[in-house]
Amino acid sequence: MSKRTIKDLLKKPEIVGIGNQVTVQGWVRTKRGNNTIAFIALNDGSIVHNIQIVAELSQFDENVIKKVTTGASLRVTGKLVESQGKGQAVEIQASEIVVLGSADPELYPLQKKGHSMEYLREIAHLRPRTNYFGCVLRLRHAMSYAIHTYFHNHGYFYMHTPIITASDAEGAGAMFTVTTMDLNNVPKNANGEVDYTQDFFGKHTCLTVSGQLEGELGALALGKIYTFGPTFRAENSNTPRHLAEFWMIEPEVAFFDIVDNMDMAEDFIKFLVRFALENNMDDLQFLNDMFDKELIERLHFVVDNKFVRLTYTEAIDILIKSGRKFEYKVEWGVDLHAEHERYLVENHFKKPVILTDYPKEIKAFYMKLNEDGKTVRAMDVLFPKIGEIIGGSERESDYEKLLQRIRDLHIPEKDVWWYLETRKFGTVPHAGFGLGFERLMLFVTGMQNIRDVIPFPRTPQNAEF
RNA sequence: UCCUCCUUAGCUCAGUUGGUUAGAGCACCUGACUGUUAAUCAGGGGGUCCUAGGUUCAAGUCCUAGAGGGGGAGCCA
Repeated sequence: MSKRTIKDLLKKPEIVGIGNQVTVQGWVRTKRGNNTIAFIALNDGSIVHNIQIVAELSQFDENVIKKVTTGASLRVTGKLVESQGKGQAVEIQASEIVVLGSADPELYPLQKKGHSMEYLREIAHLRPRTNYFGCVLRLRHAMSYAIHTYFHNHGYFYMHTPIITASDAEGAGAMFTVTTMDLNNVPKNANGEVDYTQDFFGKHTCLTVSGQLEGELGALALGKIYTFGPTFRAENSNTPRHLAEFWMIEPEVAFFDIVDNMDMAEDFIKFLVRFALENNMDDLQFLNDMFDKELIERLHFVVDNKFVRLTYTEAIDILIKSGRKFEYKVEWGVDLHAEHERYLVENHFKKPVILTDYPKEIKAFYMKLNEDGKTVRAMDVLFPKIGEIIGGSERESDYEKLLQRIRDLHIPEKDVWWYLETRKFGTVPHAGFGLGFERLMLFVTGMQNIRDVIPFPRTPQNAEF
């Protein structure tokens, strides 16, 4: 008697063989039938599809069948047979059904009909049992695996950068303080300020907003590294594209310039999307059929087409010449707003766009200054609907120029002395970028809201489950 | 944080210019049906109309405040 996943039975029935006994375990999605026969759709999470369990009611205790309701967990043993009905190739002719756990149909929050995304978020503890979220979780796994696979195959090393950090040098955003101090009785110094010398680390510490600066330290030793870990932003952002806790992938490569960086970013994203198309077609097909009729087409489009590359200056030119009335005025020097990026990606080019060489004033201190003295070698990868999916740059590798930028921006040198030393000792050109994992998931799943592609979303005023 | 929309049965939603007992589909319960495909058919139960005030003879409906949620914007990945 072999226990098998439903995926094995549906995809490789020859493993068991038609006519042979098999045991499956899972959760009931629906039960239909009449007073002589019942059809139970059983799902075990191994695949989006259910296996049909056929039960001749004369062979079963009425009280057992009565407990077979949507949400109940079962162990079913029976014969794997070719289905007499349409809609599935094989099914199980049940000889034994054990209800492992019942689910009171009056109380079970999930029904066989569709629910709204908003409602499912409120029951995130049961949301993994829905078809759609099963697809999301399987795809999250597939993309995580693909990320490690891509980097491993290209000679990168996975580096673990700290979650708790004392530096906010990047200025990437508001941070969450990490402390063990008694908040009802915070120690103060002579100036009346919080005395962090009495805190656990003896200084003010926060959750990381980026592993990049530490990642650079690794790249300037191992050549190619990447990080893939949780990242935290304390901004009061309430949008379908932001989370307070998310996962970020940050490759960093020595001897890479901005063009190498763009080539790698494009190749990397295309690899990931291709991986999903090749390994998770059942999940993608379900999401395509139920939520987003153009999903698969869009994924193919990204894999098959070169990303458009242009400079910030060229983009500004296109925006001005478009004659469009934008809410935010377009002129050289301003940061591009969502409406501008959307115009470029969705209206003008109609494909992913990589923008480079932004004015130094609107970008971070560590980006390499161009010869013009006005722009830096930044690159943003812009995707339809999602906007910025990747942000990166070639880094400033010249000690004097970097020091000057640090002083211009009034960044305390005592906080970044270690970062500066990488440019003092054996500096090399290098580049890297950050990819928001959940933004990638938005693109790959076609979901509309970032809260629907992470198991337990953390957003302002919400840390349930 | 700003703008805007929404909140009515377990779920999704309708509810007209304010008017008698607030509806539908699905779910649930009962029954019918020998292979169903979100099964079908018949019947039944199920409501703090988000909360608190207010206007009115009369409020699900109008006004004020609050709570929760969606969308857009900003910040960014």
